[in-house]
Amino acid sequence: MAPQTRRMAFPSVVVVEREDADSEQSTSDEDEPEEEDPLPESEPEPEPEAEAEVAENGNGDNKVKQKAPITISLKKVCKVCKKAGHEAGFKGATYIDCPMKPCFLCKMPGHTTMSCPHRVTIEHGIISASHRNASNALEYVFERQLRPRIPLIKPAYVIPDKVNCGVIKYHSRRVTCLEFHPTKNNILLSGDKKGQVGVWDYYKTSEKMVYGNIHSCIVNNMRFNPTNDGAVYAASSDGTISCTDMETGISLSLMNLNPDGWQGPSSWRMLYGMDINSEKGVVLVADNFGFLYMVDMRSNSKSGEAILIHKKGSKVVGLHCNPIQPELLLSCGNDHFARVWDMRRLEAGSSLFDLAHRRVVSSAYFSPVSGSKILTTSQDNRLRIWDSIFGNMDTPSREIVHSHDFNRHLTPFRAEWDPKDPSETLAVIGRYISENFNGAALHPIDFIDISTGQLVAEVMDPNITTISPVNKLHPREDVLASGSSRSIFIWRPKENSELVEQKDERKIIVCGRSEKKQSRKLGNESDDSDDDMSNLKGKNVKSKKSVTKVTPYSRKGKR
DNA sequence: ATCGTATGCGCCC
DNA sequence: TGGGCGCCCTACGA
Repeated sequence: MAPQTRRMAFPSVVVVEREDADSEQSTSDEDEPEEEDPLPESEPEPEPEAEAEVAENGNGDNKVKQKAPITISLKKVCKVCKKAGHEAGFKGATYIDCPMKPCFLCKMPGHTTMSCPHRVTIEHGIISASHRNASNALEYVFERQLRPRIPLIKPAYVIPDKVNCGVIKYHSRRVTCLEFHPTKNNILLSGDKKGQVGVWDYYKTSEKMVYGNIHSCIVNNMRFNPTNDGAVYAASSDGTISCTDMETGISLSLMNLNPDGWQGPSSWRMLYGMDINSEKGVVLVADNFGFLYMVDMRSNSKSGEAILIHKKGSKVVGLHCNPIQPELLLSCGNDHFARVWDMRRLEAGSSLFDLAHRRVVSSAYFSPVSGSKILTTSQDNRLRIWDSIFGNMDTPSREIVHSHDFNRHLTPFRAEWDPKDPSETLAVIGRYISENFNGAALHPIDFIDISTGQLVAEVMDPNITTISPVNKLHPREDVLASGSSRSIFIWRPKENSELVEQKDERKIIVCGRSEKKQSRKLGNESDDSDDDMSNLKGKNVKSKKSVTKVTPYSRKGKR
């Protein structure tokens, strides 16, 4: 009854069409006339080769003026491979791959994303490839049978059916990391590519603060001091690690790897991975040359010498301390490995396990409760789960194909555990490839059950057309924070929620039109507080407007 | 060749 | 017009 009417209030909420080919026609009418090209599709190019070459210059009109006026076919070359006969790019809200390239999703040649088995089978780019790495089927079955029956004891994780989304627009460069306050529920920290750090109370804007001078470039990781949540540490590509007192705002630089300043790119050291080992009272950081550093939290000084933990000269992008066994450290980096270390025996080459990947490993995290599983995100478009139960970490216990490619303009994607899920099966990660959602190209945020490989929910908002590579689930509440381009989105369950869509046990959670009062609650409730931020550009925190228009992805076709 | 790295710029409000 | 925006690029060097 009520749910039904509610549902009708947002008519765009529909199950995404399977036949993407069909969507071309349906979207092309509302899309801009990119197909204005007078040349019919069926008509073959008169001189494809010769014309194609001219076309590359962009101003082929001048070049061909002395030739016979056969210039009409110039556009019909693929922008990726420059060959005629097909065109890569958006057709409406659907991206057509260049067939000459490997599949953009699974990276295998011979097909495109559209026909990729990893997309077709379960849809939307997710499939479990669980037995892929077992050497034979028997081993796979064996492994499956031995593995604890997690589903039986699994308390269902809670994924709301309907969410509201608030937006914080402050950062002038892309958001690179997010961190929830460990005890204060509404406090979120954000770091960006410029080195700015924002502290937000996303319920009321009266408590917000921006630190613009802690770091001079990318903030790669932030972490609260577990024994003193008034202090937050940040690692930056400026080569420093900072400790900021949340009360006073005073920031210390605990370490500077570039004391002599810029001496060229080959010597400039950057800090990426960072975590805190509270047992030992040290901050662990790692740089872009493969080294690990430790800073004593009491003396705020470097403790010991740098240790080579990954291939020399390669970037170490992630560090994580085991939540249960403080002597266990996990690292990952650009040498295609994630490595498990014993803190008591930390020296080059002494890793306990080396988890091999096919590409750069963007993140590696121990599971949040037991610490017995490892979730890695690799730039080969696969999530991997490594289960230490077998004591054999040669191969992952599961691989999940998922679109989270590297792109130079995007913060690397990192799959994150749900810290609230005691079954340790739920992970969240943004998706790179877009979904044609009623004519809009949207990039959902995926919730994946890593025990089955199933996509259990995908969150999106018709108004958010940007990619959300940075995602963090709240440690206690049903809140998801996403960093998407220069914006931060806060997703919260909508009260009195009803099921929006369900298909194959998967929820498509669409952030519908926010109720006005709700969006106010998030942003502008206390506009009076804006005065302390008046020196910053415009309105720093604003509520998400309830925009009814679903903006189609039309830019590409416009002239 | 492949792969990692770093940065820009066309489009559009 | 110009500045903000956002990326299925892409050139370069090892």
